[in-house]
Amino acid sequence: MDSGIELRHFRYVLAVAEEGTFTAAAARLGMTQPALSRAIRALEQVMGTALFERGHHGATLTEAGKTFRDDARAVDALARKALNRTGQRSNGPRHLRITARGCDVGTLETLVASYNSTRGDHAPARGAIVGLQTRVEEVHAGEADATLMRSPDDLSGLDSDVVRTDPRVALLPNAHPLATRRMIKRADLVDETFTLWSGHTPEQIAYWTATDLARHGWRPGPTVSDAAQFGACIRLGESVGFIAADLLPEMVLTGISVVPVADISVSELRIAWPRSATSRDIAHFVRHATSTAEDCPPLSRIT
Amino acid sequence: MDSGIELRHFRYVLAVAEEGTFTAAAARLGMTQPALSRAIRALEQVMGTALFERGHHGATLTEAGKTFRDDARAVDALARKALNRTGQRSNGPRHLRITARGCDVGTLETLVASYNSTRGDHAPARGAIVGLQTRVEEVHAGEADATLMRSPDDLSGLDSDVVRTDPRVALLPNAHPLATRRMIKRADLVDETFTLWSGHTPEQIAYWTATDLARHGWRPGPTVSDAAQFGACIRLGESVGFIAADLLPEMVLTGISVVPVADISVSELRIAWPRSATSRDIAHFVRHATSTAEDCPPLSRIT
DNA sequence: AGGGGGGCATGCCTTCCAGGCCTCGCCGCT
DNA sequence: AGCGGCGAGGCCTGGAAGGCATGCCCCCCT
Repeated sequence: MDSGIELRHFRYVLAVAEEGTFTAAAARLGMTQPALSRAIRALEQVMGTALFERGHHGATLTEAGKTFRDDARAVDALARKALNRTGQRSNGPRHLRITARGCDVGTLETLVASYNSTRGDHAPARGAIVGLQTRVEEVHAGEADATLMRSPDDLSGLDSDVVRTDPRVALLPNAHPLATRRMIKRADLVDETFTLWSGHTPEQIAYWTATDLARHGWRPGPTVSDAAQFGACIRLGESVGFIAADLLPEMVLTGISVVPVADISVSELRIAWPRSATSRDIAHFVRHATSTAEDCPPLSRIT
Repeated sequence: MDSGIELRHFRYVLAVAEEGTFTAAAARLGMTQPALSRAIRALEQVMGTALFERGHHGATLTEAGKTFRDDARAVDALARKALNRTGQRSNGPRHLRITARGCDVGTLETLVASYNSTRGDHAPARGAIVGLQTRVEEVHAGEADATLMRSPDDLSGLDSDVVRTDPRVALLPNAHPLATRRMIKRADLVDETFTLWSGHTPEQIAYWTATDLARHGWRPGPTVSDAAQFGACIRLGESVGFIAADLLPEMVLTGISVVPVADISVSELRIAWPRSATSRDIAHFVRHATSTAEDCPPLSRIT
């Protein structure tokens, strides 16, 4: 008797029973509340019995629901056992390979850790940090499932969502005339040399500032890919750098002044994944990222 | 860890294990062999282990497969128990409501019985004969899930498939001049009166014969809906009747001669169901009907 | 007392995947 | 050598599952 009921439904009941509300259960399951509601309704329909008493402060099991929950637990456990016993070799829990570039390590770590610690029946799929200097090409090549990156990187062929936005600040040698200003404007910088953060191009500077600094004599300096080098170049080269504020805590700022730029675009931290990605796991991770990252440590937030 | 594996997969493995071949298992499951093959492949993929050894004479379980089969049995049994224990009230096994009109009872019974006896994990859905004088309207009204009918009934709004074809024969009183012929032609009947079988109209006679007998003086007689009456009218009224050969065994043929008609269209026994029907159960029943009905008792087949 | 927020249900729309069909390749049997 | 049974692969479609937006209800909170 194929009633259309699948393992899924058993797990759904367990989640709702344990969470106490459909909404919370849905979140834990990595799905939306309406979808979950309907699935359980369908199950109840087939069984001809209500399993939950819906109140306005959540759902509680009916008598029938309680016995079903116990059965469901057994079914679920048994099914998992069956799958693991035979098959644990060759593919343990799959990993979502998360990479990053130009993102503070704190955010990344917190994000992955909170994802993994989610008591989630999703998370098939523990997140694993597999790189911090990832280039977009690696995502295309399938070496990573998702990557965190700062705005103007090449997103062609990728889908992406904004995880968080951080102010972009200017770094200046302490000796610089502007270093003591509490706030500067782009126009103040037209005569400067810039040290470019790894991966940044003159075009990106133009993009950020939404103006063509070069017209006014702007010229690029060296390009570095390391926070310490970045600081050193600025200090020694008497040049100016832009950086997203969240990266500041990871830098050595000796001899460097941080000055907010009033009219520069903010830096978007984006999570990107292959447009062809079919897996729902990635969608879950993205959702988690976008919905929780605001709570992640932006550390010294500059307003 | 939601691996995408569902109860379905467990049942599939059981079916293949028990049947010994994918093809047979697929039939039992009410699905096609390629679909089953793929489902099991996917399962093996997830588990990282082959469950079956594919030979050219079927599939046998590997060692891993054997332990998995045992687990699968347990999971399946437990799941069924969980669904039944709580929910057996209110909706026992649903019934496919099968009706018929102008079809010999033997065929119908055999069909439904063989469907029900199919050791099938489909058959959610035992067939039940709920009527033998069904009008198409009842199907439209949702009072029946499928119906067996003879060709020229109104099929608008229904999907249908041919279950079987039977020769259409002429019934004549023994005293009729043509009664001793071994075979007649439509043209021989242009001067006769016809007794119409229930539901038949003069237009249908024309349809069957693909000619306009009325032009030649043909005229309809009484219309009856009962096999015994049909026979009586023919005997007493000195008229002629057409009927599908499979119905002969259900008639009292005393005083009546059965004569094949060389150039009349055959009678198609069709199974019809609402075009909007969404259920796969109906599809299964239809498939079963069309694939096995040839083996059902056409009883006295006239060639 | 009224407004806001948390919680479930409903309607509509999109997506994606299970399954259907057809075909092929392979083998073994006659 | 031909044929028939069986499994696999390609392609396509329908339907189910899920997402999103919204509605309703009740409780709480100020």
